[in-house]
Amino acid sequence: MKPSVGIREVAQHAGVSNATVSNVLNRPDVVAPATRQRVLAAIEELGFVRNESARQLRAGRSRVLAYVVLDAANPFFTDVARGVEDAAREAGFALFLCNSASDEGREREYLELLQEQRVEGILITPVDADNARLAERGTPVVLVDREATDGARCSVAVDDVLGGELAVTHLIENGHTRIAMVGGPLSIQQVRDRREGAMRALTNAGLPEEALTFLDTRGLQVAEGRGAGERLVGLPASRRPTAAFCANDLLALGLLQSMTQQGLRVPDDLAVVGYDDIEFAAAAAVPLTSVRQPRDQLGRTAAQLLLAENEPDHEHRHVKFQPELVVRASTAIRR
Amino acid sequence: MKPSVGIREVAQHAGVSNATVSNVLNRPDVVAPATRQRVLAAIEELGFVRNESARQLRAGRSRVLAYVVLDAANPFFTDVARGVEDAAREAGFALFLCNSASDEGREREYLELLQEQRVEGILITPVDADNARLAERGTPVVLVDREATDGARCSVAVDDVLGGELAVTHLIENGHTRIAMVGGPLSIQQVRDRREGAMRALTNAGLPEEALTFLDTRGLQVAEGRGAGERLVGLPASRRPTAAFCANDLLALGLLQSMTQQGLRVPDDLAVVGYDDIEFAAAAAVPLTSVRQPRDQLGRTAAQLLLAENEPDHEHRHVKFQPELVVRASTAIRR
DNA sequence: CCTCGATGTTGAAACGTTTTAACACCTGAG
DNA sequence: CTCAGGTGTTAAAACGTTTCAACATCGAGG
Repeated sequence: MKPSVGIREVAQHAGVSNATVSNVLNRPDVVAPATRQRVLAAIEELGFVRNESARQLRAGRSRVLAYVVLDAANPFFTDVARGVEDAAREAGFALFLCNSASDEGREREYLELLQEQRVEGILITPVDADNARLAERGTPVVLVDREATDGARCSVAVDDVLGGELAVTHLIENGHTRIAMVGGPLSIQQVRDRREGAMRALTNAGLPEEALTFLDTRGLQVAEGRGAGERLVGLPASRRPTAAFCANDLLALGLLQSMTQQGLRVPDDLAVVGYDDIEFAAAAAVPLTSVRQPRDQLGRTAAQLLLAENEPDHEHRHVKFQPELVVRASTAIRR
Repeated sequence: MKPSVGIREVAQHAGVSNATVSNVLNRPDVVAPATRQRVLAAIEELGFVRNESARQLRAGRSRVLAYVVLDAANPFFTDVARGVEDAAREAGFALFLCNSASDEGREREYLELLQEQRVEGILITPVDADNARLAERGTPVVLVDREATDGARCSVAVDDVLGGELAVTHLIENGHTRIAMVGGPLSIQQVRDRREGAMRALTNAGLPEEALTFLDTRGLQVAEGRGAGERLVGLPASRRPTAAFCANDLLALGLLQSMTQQGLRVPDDLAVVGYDDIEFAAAAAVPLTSVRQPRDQLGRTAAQLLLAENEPDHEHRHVKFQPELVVRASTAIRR
């Protein structure tokens, strides 16, 4: 079935040595044009495909980066991935995407596999920050959308505390004094930070901590947002918040959907702020106010930091971007 | 920096031969419990990570599948990918996602790379059907969401002609006689098939071909949908369609957005049908009528076909699923 | 005519695993 | 006491590349 045509067969077929074939593949300029043509013809004719395992084994380096993503179904991450890929391609690397789907186990397995594959570097938005440490046996790792707490790796993040503050400050300015924050689980750093920002906004405005009701979710998907919506509506009217800050646009979209289904109006009955400003936020039933992150740039710089990692005297850097509030109909001023 | 700890060092450290270490790694049951413990301890202590390149080179097989996706930013594909991954994991394989981003060149590069990596199999939703043929030098390939025209590979598809027919028949039943179809480029098989289905619906209803205006787009992204919306509104009122069938939910969402911006109402001024029924379709400004495909199952069966590929007497199969129309507000009956 | 440098080509030694066949050892049956 | 059979372990040969030092060949400069 597979005659397994290797560099040897090509060499023989072209009447040269394997070394020459290898040279044609890797340093074409060093071999005489005539022989080069002959070798290329042989390659073509035999349908030779270089065995990357062997190459990598000998050469020691690979040509791929990997990005282990928290949730491939979240457009935010695919946008970041796009940035990563663009930067990677410019440097001659390919990108493999792995989806941990917020599962610690999967995440660990992928990290293990990628190290075994000896990929040139790993980008990761971790479920479990400790997992990322696993990879410290040689493969460079850069944290994406999360700040590295120790100085052991680079990271590219966005100021999530500030983001939360922006969102909730906006709601307070619009006159809301009972605000819900939807998100979870709290084991996710982003959720914690954004909540902290929300708290800070309250403090700044002189509101008590109780002004914020935290609605815990099991994840950051649309379905969880819908669930939160139902719980929210179930609250006694006197205690029910008039605005909600969601840790995520997916949650916000779910919440929105649930509101409409239950006959409540956004923003009149409930103002909603999302986070990430994914493309669908603007196309939602009620266009969503959201905290925008520089997704593309996040990805690009992450890739660049990763590629700089094996420069001689590399120092781990922590880049932090600023988020920005994009106001839309879902928080139009209350009448 | 990298002391490059290999199986040799582990063996030495544990006082056994490399063969035994290899056995611990691959056939733990064959080695005596005492030595196994010793070896495992050594592995742990030295932080040994198996070199997959070497393993693969010698063992001949890898443990990963790859899915080359047309557009990682389209939730439809990430949902399919989810199905693929679930099936792959059950069989003990990991999945690498590659994004061709509708670019023939990228697609070709990824296919080349994946073959060089000797992945166990490739799933692909191709930009260019010919590219998929490239991989015919040994690596099994399964087409996803596209029917293989020749008998050379397996494929898993959904009946796109039927889907188009369902959508447009629904519009006709709602009283529309001037219908736009938004999509492109026509080099994409899906777009052609869905248009053909639309045509068939016209014929079935005894409408002339001119009842369908084809609005060509350069891609299947939200932005293209917005562009089409502007062109649509630019048409003279007498010729302007009263309904639009989009090749894609992303296009439909873009179209929707553009309508709202330009002060037209959906479905009153323009009814809209999308395709794929992605999660965001239901959460859109006007909940979107859409043609649903069994995304998850599509992915699962594709992976299963791929894994069956190296069974002794394998025959290429072509599985075809049926789409289903989901009616929502964007095509509510006209008054 | 000899030497030198430049230009192409090559033989052979890696790279770090898996795998096969052989080997050592032990136990229990004869 | 021997032998068959089982149980663990191992030496050594792959796997298909890249790379390095060495080797031809040739034209030019002395």
